Amino acid sequence: MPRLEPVVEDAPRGRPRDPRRREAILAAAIALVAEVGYDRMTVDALAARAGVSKPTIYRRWPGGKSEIIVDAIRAKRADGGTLPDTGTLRGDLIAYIRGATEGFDPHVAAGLIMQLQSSPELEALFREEVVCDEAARFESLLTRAAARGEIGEGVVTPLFADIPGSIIFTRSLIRNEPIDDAFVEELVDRVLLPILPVKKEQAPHVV
Amino acid sequence: MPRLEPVVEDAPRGRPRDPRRREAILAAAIALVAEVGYDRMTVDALAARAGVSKPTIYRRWPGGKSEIIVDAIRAKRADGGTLPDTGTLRGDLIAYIRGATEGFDPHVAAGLIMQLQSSPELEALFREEVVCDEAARFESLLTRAAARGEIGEGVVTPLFADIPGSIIFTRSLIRNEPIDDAFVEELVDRVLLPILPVKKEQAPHVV
Amino acid sequence: MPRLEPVVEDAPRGRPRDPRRREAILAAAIALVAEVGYDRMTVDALAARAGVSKPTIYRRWPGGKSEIIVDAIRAKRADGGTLPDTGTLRGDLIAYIRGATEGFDPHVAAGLIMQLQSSPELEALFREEVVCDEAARFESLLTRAAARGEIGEGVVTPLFADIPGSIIFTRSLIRNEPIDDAFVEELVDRVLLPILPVKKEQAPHVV
Amino acid sequence: MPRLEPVVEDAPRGRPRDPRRREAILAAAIALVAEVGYDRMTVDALAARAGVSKPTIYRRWPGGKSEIIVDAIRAKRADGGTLPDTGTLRGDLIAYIRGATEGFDPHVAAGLIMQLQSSPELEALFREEVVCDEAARFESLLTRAAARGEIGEGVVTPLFADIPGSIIFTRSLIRNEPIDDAFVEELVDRVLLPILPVKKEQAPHVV
DNA sequence: GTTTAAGCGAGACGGTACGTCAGGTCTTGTT
DNA sequence: AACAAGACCTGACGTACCGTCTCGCTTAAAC
Repeated sequence: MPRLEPVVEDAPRGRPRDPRRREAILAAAIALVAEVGYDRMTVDALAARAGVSKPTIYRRWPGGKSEIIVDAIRAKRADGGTLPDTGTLRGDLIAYIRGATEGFDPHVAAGLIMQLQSSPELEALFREEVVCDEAARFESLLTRAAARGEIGEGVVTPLFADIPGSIIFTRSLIRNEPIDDAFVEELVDRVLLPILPVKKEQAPHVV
Repeated sequence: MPRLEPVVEDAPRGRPRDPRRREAILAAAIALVAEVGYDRMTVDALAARAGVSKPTIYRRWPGGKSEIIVDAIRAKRADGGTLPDTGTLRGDLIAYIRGATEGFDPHVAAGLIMQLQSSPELEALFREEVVCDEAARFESLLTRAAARGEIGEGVVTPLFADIPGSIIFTRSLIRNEPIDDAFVEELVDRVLLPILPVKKEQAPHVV
Repeated sequence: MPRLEPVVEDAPRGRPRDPRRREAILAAAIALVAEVGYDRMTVDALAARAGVSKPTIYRRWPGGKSEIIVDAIRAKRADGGTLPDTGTLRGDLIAYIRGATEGFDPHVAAGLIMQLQSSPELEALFREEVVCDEAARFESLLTRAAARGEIGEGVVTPLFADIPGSIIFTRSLIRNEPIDDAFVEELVDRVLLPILPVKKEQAPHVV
Repeated sequence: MPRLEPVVEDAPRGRPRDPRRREAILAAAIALVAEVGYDRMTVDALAARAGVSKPTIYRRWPGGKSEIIVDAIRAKRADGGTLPDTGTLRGDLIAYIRGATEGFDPHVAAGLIMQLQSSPELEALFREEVVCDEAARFESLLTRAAARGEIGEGVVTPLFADIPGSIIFTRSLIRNEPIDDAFVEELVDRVLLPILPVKKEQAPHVV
């Protein structure tokens, strides 16, 4: 009679990895990059800040800094993903953009972007986990608005979903200006809403 | 009799700098960054590729890699800066975007962006020389269109001028997809023209 | 009712140590040092070779590598310690030197010597257990010869007892030449016997 | 007519190595090994002590510590190589041994010996430069004594030349006792002179 | 035509960080 | 409690790159 339950096929042997180490390292990584920038962050400093030794870092992220940052960003996105629901498309868009911009840090973003260029697998990972997910969230906002009759249907293309993120990147990384309420409202009222087939007049849009 | 006018007080004594060195270095810099990425480009490799010694590089760009890259981008923009004039706003926009995207390289752009985060003076320099200039070129396109009566006047804000560049950055650096004609036309027809107060119908814009 | 006599107060509780571990580790240590040299032998490799885990090693030899090697050498000397008795001093000396040189390995010896320099307690231990013991063995050889009337009495000083070992060290560690029969005979006939107050002519000793 | 003098065939290009660096490093190496022992000397400490950077060390001695020590010993022997001449063989021997023992340090010697075991080329180098040279010096002492009629001729074999060094090694590295005058005299009177075919009575040699 | 100041290639140099390796300790679960 | 496995900290390793410096040579303007 065969064994029916070989459930745990590979029993983890030896001392298990301390999960607190992981959290400490990722948090320290985000903090350090935000403070001094990606390329001025050293692994030694990261280890010291996280209260951890270098080998422990390289044991978990053999790829070094770049791997850590991508992982940290992913982990950060994991907590905090409720879709706003204000009742109107305009309110939803503003709330959505504010939410997505919350923990945004130019240093972190710039470091990430550069690493994406030199690691196809990193880039694929990031696109799947972050970009597509963000696009889906944006789309559900619009779908909900269409259900309410605010706009027509089927208007989301990759191009549309990229607009908010793109403009925020430029604003923050290149113009180095803050993402304040005035800017977000201008973005929504003068760019996003006008290019959607709005059924009811919502923003006056006087030039 | 005393010399009355030492007119050119900073008469260059000694051997003058060989201008060919500069070109060789800038070209090698662009090529190298495009090949291996900004942070994997070493100054030694740059010197070897340009057939030049390291002191020669640092004598001209004391700031090192970042300075060189900004200078290279600026130099590249210098040749090829005629404003397109196709007769219609749509044609101008497409031609303008195509032109600006010509020699665009993701590696170079990503490296530049990261350096901007950690050097305020570099960032100021770049904003003045490139961002503002580009905005001005974009504005003159619209002004011309307004003069032709295609659109209203005074519609250019920093936000508007940033849109094309922003979207192209995202497309290239994050989505890693090519900037082809179809994309440029979609960008113009579905985003740029709709948010301008177009007077005549130009693109059908059927959803 | 109180316990009156916990006679064996250090009753070994729990699982007793497996004696086979000790042998395996010592054997592996000697083999590894002989193969790659003392400082290139790693404890991990030692553990792997002995089929044992690192904590098992450190539980028994808290001092690490150096302690293990000294212990291994001592253990090796333990088996094989019968004094030769050939009837003549010359024969005894030759047999004694051959025996002492049996398992001699330059790597092991060199590693041991270096460790002795940086650990006084190790050095004391080794001197007591090995050096003095060897001197005693050498002395009893001479005492026996004196009883036979071959030589005078009271000729053994630390200096005398050190000579054979010293020369063998140099021969093996510095000159890197083998300790063969010809060499041992030359050592006995040209050095050891001449400096002892021999009563009967034994070795012709023609120069 | 051929050029008679192509003397400087390969002109040294670039900045020449600063010879003071070499001296500083070798001196620091000897000092450090003597202080803390070979295996506890770190390259970082060596660099700090010599006021030099690590790459400078590895540029000159790619083999690391072992190469440096051998080089240092060789350099040290270079200065201070006059043969003693006291008029008698006994005086010469004592002076010679004292001289050779002058800067002798157990730590340095032990480190060297261990390194010799794991680098055949190092070992060959050392044997040529030091061992053979020392043997030659010893031989010329005896040759001079033979010319004076103190001893017979042709008595030097590798074995003889090794005796003083061997015994000193053991005395210092294993017994850890000082090489004082009493010891040197005992060595000369009780070992070296007796095994040479002395013609005149020189040392009473009472047992 | 000298002089002379600078450009220039080569490469040593101090410094900083890298990613790795080994020693020795500690924490699991198992025997 | 011993044991195997392996995570962990510490500290040193040897290397890579940066930006500076010192050479000896070349070049062109100034004298």
